[in-house]
Amino acid sequence: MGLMKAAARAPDAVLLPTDFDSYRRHSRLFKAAVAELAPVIEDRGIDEIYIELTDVPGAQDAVGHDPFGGVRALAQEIRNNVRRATGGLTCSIGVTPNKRLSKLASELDKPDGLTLLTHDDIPAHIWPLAARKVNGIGPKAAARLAALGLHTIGDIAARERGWLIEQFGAHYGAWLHDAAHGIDERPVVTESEPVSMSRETTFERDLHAVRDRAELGRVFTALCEEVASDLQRKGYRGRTIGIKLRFDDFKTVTRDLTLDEAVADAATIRHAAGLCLKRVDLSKRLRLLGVRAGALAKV
DNA sequence: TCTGGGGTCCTAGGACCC
DNA sequence: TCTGGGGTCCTAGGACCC
Repeated sequence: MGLMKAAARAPDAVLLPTDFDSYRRHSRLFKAAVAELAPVIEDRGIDEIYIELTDVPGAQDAVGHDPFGGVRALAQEIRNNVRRATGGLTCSIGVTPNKRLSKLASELDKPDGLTLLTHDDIPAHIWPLAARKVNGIGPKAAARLAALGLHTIGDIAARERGWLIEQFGAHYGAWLHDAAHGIDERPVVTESEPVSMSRETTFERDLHAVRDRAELGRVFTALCEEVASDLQRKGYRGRTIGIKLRFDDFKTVTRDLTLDEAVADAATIRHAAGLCLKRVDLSKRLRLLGVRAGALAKV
């Protein structure tokens, strides 16, 4: 249940503020604890990773009658290490032949679980799941699938590849087919270059471009400074500077501008972002303002 | 999920070039 | 000036993810 809905239903509940520094600190502890045992890790955000276990010593060993005893013990060890390093945080692990199946498997036994799946387990354990569970099938795709009578992953798997391509296009159709059959050749990617860096803020009350001009201007400049300092701290410059606005009706627009050369200083970013802002109709009140640097180049 | 912040990737049209 | 094919870049929006 979403927080706001919960708060509405439980008026006496105490809502604690978010503590993002603490989350980040625990995120680092969690990843470091995993890395001690299995160093090949793909970062998927603050609380999620893919781990390549193939070459970890012992992962391929059978234990007694259990052909997967070795990897099972290893996953258990990882969970123990995370709990110890983070002062008690649990985690769920899915051990499977690929990333998509692992993601699905990790959710089968949610808090504090361990699920092992082979390709042969797909019909019994994956196909009954709602299509929406697949990473890459969001609310829109799920609704389109449902309109075609496809509700579970198995429903998708039962359709022919060609039919899915007819309905969803060459790219997404083929992807749906592969995903439903547990086919996923993506490697675990341990390093990647950032594509963009951005800062955005939602106002406590919707602001008007004219009436709240001074406040908007201050926030706008501050966001540009934050983007600039993020770029500088991480050693990047951006050649495309953009803005994002969300109006009181939740309609969101973006504008961007590609410069002749990549930049990282707040004044230049502010100037480019200002030019972007001039291209937007500002008659509606604003609830969000963001600044973004893209087309990044390493300094 | 009535909605915070930070991302990635895809699509599509238009400009511009050969 | 028009026709035609093909490529890249820029811009805007949208879907999706944690």
